[in-house]
Amino acid sequence: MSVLDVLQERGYIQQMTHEEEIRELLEKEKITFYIGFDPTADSLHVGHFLQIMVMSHMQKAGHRPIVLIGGGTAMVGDPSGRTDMRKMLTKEEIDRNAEAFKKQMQRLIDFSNGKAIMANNADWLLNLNYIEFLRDIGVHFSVNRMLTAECFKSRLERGLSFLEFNYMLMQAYDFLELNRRYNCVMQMGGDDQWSNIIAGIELIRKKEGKQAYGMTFTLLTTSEGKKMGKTQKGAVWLDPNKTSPYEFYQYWRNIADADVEKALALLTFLPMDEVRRLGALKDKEINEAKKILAYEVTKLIHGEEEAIKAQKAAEALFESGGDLDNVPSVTVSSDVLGKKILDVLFEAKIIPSKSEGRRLVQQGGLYINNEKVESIDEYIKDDMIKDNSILIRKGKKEYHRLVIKE
RNA sequence: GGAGGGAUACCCAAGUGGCCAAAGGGGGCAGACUGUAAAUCUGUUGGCUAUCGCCUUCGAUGGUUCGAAUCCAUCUCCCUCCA
Repeated sequence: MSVLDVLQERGYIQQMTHEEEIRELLEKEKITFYIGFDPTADSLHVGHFLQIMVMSHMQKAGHRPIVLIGGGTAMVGDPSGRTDMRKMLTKEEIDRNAEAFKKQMQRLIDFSNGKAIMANNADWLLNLNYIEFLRDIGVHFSVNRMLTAECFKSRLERGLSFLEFNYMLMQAYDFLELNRRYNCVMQMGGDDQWSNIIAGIELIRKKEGKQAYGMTFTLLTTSEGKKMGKTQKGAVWLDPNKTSPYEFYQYWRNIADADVEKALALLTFLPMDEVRRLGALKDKEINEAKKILAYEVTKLIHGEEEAIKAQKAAEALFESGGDLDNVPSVTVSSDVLGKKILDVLFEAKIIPSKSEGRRLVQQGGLYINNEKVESIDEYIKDDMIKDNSILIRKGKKEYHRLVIKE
């Protein structure tokens, strides 16, 4: 079974430029391909995870991934946001973010001995000469054609700055540059990148007279059409300091029934037979599939040890077995005894304000050691402390363990 | 450069001198139901105190007024049309 079959079967692929040629190419040769990443945050999130999985599948089949960091493009900034202009990043920030990306990717991508390459388009974009660029690259682009591209159509109604319009040229140029430097012949990306990918392929054909290929992935969306990996609190991050392994595990544990199979196929390496079996489980049974999903995905991102911890914590809290040691905890000072519960929770940042805490209690949503807190005036009492800690439950499934400092 | 329109809470959006901490919807949170799911229903949704109440918030600054999201002036940003 070729990589392409694997990618297709698991549902990664949205569209390809030349299906038959790509199939042949991937089977006969070891190619170099690239995926671009914007270094605008200091961590990757679940949306990127899908792309990393694809790179991993490809690398396992012997192909060479290039992770292209958009350091040059990020330095231009992107004013497309309505209110807040995306802030322009300094070189130091970009480098730091790129380094963080690499660290997170290393669990799934092997960068040793040139098996994968990390490149930064700042290396060639920043020193471009405007006139030369217009003459060398600009001539090959027809504005008429660009305007018919799907990605610009909607923007024509909402407004499109010249700067944004140029992203297509820059991205096409990236592909050309990577083709020249590393013989990179394929670009992959989210489906929103389709037009830009095509532009790069055309540019390579015109400049180098060579054929290049493109492939886009399905957007990682839920059955409700929302982006998977987005919560009300923001993105689900791969960085354990931004989204703890426990929270990460819980995100997948709580996924909608309809999304289980898709997530298993795209975000784990479980064999497809197993994926289909798990996805077909009904009613309560599907919880088993969710546990496996949560465990597997957490393992891929945070390692086996963290995945086991997260799972144990979940069991302790929701299935009343095992110990509570692995439940995420907050350390509080030893003088909490006799203080108002709400004050303590506020200081521990478990509730954002005391008004919200009062509301929570009044609505019957706050529990200490699984006993409902009845009054907003309750104090921390001796018998609430067990094993030097207090178990707080906020709502149905948000748990915190207050560990008292010795 | 000229003409016009706009900026309201997490988002959309009403409000055009006191009854406005600000309608409605979405989202969020909590409760019921459940399977740590979905759907549904109910409550809630600036902060501080919880008892009356107090404080901060309607792009920014200043002004008019007993009283301003609402009126006036200046400024900033966004959009549309014309050049």
